[in-house]
Amino acid sequence: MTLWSYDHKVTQQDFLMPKDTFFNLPEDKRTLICNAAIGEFAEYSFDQASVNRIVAKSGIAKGSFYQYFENKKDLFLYLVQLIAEEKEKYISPVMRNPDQHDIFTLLREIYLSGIQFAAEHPQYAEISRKILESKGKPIYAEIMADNLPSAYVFFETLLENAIERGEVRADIDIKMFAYLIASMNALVIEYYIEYLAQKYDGKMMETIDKFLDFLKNGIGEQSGGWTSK
Amino acid sequence: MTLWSYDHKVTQQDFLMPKDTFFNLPEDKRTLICNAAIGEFAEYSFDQASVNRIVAKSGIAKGSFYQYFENKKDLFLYLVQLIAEEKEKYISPVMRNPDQHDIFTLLREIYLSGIQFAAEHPQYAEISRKILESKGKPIYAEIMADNLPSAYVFFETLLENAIERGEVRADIDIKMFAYLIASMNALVIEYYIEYLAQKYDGKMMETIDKFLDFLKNGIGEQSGGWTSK
DNA sequence: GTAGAATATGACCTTGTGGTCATATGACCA
DNA sequence: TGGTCATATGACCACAAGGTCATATTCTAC
Repeated sequence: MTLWSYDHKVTQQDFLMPKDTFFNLPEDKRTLICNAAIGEFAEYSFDQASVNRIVAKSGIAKGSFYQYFENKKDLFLYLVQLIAEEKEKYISPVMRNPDQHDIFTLLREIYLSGIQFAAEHPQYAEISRKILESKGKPIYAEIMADNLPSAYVFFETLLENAIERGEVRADIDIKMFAYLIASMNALVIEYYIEYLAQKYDGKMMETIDKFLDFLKNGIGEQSGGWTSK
Repeated sequence: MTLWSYDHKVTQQDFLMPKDTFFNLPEDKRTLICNAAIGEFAEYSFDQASVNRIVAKSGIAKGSFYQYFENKKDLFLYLVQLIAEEKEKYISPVMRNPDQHDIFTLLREIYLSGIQFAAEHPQYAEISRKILESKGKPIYAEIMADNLPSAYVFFETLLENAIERGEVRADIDIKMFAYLIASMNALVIEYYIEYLAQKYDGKMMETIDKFLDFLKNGIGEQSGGWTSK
């Protein structure tokens, strides 16, 4: 399981981890630090997040911070791992048997779990979003090294299987739509969070179903009548 | 005309502008500075772009920089204005008479001009992209103040008119699809630039038409047969 | 009680930032 | 030649960043 794809790979122990000192801490102090850090990284990108602010919010000395973590990146990668583990819990039973359902059912579950996760953990979702948006920066590659394979490949496979089964038109550009569907996942979540509600409610299902209906049928009035060019 | 929407409003003189000293400069020196700055802002976000690097790349003294511009923001807003003016040139005749064409033709022109602009001015496009991705930061609001109305409202109007004419299903959520279409514009451009080519060629049209076909008809095998829920 | 290890601390270091300013340069005019 | 004014310059400033380290404190075991 990774942050953005939906396979079942078990996360391996990462190379960089908080020091023992951190795990020896009483739990409330550990969560205090984690919460301060989550708040910081939800508000600022990795580069712009400030260790000074984190220690100030945590009420610990700066020296202590570096007794717990090797550096800022160490803390960040640890949090990313925590978030990935939390997101794991949102994967529905349907997604665990992807071969037994059609692609629209699967996509529905994926989008659903994505929105639900974002609604219940807005800060986690915001951090995930900021990571995706940091494509090109060094930290992005480092995170993706721990979170492969990419979501794109996952969606490509999904589309290939769906075409074989006759659920999806065979003339689409698989690579392009894998890219679009993966990106639109983030888009729909953003839209939901920004414009509709902060919590998981009935409207959420409506939003997803509207979107899936669009994915399948488009927005054209006369389906099938219009062709490009 | 603004950076992301397609109305015909004429850009007003901005409050913050380079000083006279800058415009008194010989043209080659001015473009030298602009090119250095464009390169910097294409590589780094506004916050992370460095005046030190810009002056180093320009070969001018730091003091000189502040003889030309009030501050970093002054330079940046000036460049944004230049970019918007350049993008203006890509608006096709079709877009200048939006009432005489159906929505898919209009969208085709919009996406086309977007990709064409990005292909021919990758650095400008990258700067535009970075701006859109800086939602929430102070500089974003400042830019949008000069570039209203937002693209969302523009697409909402486009959809409303299309529904009235029977080109688009009347049961869609206009706000949601305005948001999606606006965002997907950026997505398609990103996909094209990242995976297909750097320059404007035949493949480009193909990409756009594939996407528009999807917009109208969806990716479902049997159009109209499947409904959500 | 005391030795010794683990942890807590904040002053301090280097580096880079946006921005300033006194001074130097050079062009134009009397 | 001397005076004036726009421009050019880089040393300098205050600040914040990530990170270090000698020292102080607390905990554990004998």
